[in-house]
Amino acid sequence: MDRKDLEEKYGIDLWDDQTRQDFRETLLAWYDQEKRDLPWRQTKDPYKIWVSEIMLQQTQVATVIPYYEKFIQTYPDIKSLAESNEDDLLRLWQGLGYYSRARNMRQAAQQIMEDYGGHFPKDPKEIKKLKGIGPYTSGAIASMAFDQAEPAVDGNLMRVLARVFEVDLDVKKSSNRKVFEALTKEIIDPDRPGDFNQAMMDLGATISTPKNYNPELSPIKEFDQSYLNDTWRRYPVASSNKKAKKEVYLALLVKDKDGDYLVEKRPAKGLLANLWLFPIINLEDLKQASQDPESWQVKQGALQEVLDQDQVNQVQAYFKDHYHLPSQFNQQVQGQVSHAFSHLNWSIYLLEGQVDSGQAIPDQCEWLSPDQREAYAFPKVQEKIWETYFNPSLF
DNA sequence: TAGCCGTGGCC
DNA sequence: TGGCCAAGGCT
Repeated sequence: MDRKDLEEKYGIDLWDDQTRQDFRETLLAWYDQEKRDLPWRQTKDPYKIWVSEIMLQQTQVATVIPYYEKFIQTYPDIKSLAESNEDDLLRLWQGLGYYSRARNMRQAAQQIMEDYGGHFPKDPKEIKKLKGIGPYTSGAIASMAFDQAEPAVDGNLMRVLARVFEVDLDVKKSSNRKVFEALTKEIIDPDRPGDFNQAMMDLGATISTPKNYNPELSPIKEFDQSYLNDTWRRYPVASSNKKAKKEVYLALLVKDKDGDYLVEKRPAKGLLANLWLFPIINLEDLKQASQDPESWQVKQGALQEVLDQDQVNQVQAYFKDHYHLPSQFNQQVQGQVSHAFSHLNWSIYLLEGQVDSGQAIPDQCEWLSPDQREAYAFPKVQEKIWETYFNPSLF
């Protein structure tokens, strides 16, 4: 995609050389005055910039900072990350979300050790080959760590550009990103590409925000076509999100005679991969196996607080099937937990059960002593279940 | 391509 | 409360 495409196919009015120069100067002067003081802005170490960029994916700056500091202390360089233990790494990442980011980073660090002699690659095409690094992160590292004039197009940058150039493309549609990349290439400052990208992002994060945007406050308003034409309320064009699917689960809090609880390491792929969770049953699975699916009907958004003996028998049969342990579950439901993922809404009912000690358990399971919780990487939903279980008032 | 993949904050 | 949003990438 070139200038001609941008102008003819997408109706974007590009700037002449002088305007482009003026824009760079205005934007970077603002950035030099107002840029946020962030830990990863103290360095040009590609490793540290990489760590920060991965953590910042779909995650707010304030959330990232403490995780970043701890990460750099624990894994100060590529080699230490490549040699890390995945369970340790996930424990450090616990609570940050999108856990595949951590596992991909570890794999990428090993790639760098093997394929690049432990030196972070400089070529954007090589950078993008690393696991977990896409077009945005590749451009961010190339421009910030290696001063290459590469676009780093994230949500901020698309929003800013959509407003400045009145771009009528859906910024939620990933295929449109290439248009914003081409546009960025046209205006990026070749002398300060990393600062240019970060200035655009800072502008999007602090002034050209999704909500409560006031173009009067923008340092680049005189370059902003939608401000000059008073069309800024139309931009950016963004399609709406899909609704999260509702799912209902039973969480099984299975205690042995020593007071330990059964926890299970989740599969290596999919939701919360390789993290630890109490055994959970999707209510749909239980319904399908049941002679009386109606008994599991969730009425007015809630399961009954006391199960009948037949339902308990079904749970025990399911548990025997999947975990090969004879068990005794209580009829009383111990509490209810709601947890929202980006694409799922879970409603979880807590059911307590007992098994005899000393029996063999499946490979991916362990007995968890309540005082050893810090030894495992747990997702938030597990913490919520735990808290609710020990605080019955929350039901 | 579109669905999957977490969590917290905001209104 | 529910929907949107936050320095995206993988499949």
